[in-house]
Amino acid sequence: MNAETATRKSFRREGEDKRREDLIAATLECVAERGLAGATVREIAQRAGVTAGLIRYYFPTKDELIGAAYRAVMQRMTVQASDALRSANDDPRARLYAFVTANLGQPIMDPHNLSLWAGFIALVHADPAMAAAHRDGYLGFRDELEILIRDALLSARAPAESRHTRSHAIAINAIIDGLWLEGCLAGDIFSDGELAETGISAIEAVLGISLKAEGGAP
Amino acid sequence: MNAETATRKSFRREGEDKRREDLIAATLECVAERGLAGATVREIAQRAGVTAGLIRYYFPTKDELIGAAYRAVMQRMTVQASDALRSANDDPRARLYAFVTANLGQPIMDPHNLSLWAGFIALVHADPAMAAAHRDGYLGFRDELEILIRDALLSARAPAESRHTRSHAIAINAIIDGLWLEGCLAGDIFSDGELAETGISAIEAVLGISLKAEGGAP
DNA sequence: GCTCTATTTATGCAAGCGTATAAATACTCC
DNA sequence: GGAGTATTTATACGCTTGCATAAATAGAGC
Repeated sequence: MNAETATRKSFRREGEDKRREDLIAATLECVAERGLAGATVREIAQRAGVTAGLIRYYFPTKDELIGAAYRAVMQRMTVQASDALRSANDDPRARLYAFVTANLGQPIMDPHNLSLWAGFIALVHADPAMAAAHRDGYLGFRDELEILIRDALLSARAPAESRHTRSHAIAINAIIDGLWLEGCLAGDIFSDGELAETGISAIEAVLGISLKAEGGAP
Repeated sequence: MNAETATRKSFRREGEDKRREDLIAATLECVAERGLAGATVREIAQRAGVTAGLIRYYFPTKDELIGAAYRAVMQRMTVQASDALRSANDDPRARLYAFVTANLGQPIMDPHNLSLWAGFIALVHADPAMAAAHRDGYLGFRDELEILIRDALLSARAPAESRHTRSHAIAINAIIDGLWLEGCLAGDIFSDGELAETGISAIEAVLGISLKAEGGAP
């Protein structure tokens, strides 16, 4: 009952990891909702339930927070795709099939993910650190894909020398990226699963093998 | 030699079209160089050689200028691709070939274009007008592609019903977009023309026809 | 329970933003 | 060549931004 009712906000001290995660999550929410421009330190802080000053305690500068958020997005998508692999780990062709359909369906193919990704990509050209982060993610993805492709080809008794698998990986990576883009941007003009089907068919054509049955090429 | 040396900047009155083009060009320079955040009205005006206030005379709000700039980028890329078509307008398969290689080479496959495109795409999700602008551009591109595909298939005496050409257009559009992306982001890790070649091969596989010679499928 | 420190709040600042508006001026038309 | 107008400059306002800093406090360790 003091005359000075200027009560300070009560708070809890959280572990460092937890706070960083919360701040990154809040950042992603902001970017997804109103674009990179909407991700101000004040907005992020409010969404994370803390005051703005705290951000600087965990991230020396806002750009570092943004960069951390970008890495988190990429990692999240990568993990989700790998999860799909772990669910169907028997036949190599089925594994490639699962990998592709996972990347072309929920929750990876989502407008929010695209907004985040595009916002960051726009910075890649200006920020070398961001560019390096991107390249690592891209090459990692392609390497994983190339292994899946090689195993699928071998399983179908098709030639799988590295000079073939490399260009196949480039092409199939493009198919996945391109369809992912189309789906994120205008998912409503495609029927359910249409893009995943289209992708599988195109990839089967490129590789010259079937991914659905064990029969291999007819 | 007046004591009041506060001389006003001298200026020329330009035609409305010229000014709008200049302002859009200046905007694109800013976005390409330092991202959307670097495209401030003051910076844009300076680069266009005018004062900031003038922007508002031609564009009621900054967002409208940004939107106009986005449409200009898309149109520029579309026109460049169409130019390639006009240079090789004999055989339908050669036309498709030319269209693909044009989109996967200079000047379309360029990091600047990607920065511009990505910066704008990040806004699509938040801004309905931008979303409409994008959808129009995308569907226009895909329609043009679908016609090229149909003609190429017919020329090779392959089935070309619309339900086939539609899904082919989706897949091939994805291949082009995906490879364009890869090239823009990391062009230096690919040899010259590698991506265009990869794209052509993948597209030939999807369509089941050859695009290089007149011989059709073997 | 007291102390000490890492964590958090609160406040302020300087810079830059988009926009508004009035004054100046280059060009057009008679 | 003089009047009128469309175009352009110049200036200022109100906001928001990222960042800095000092004061407060929650929770751990003795």
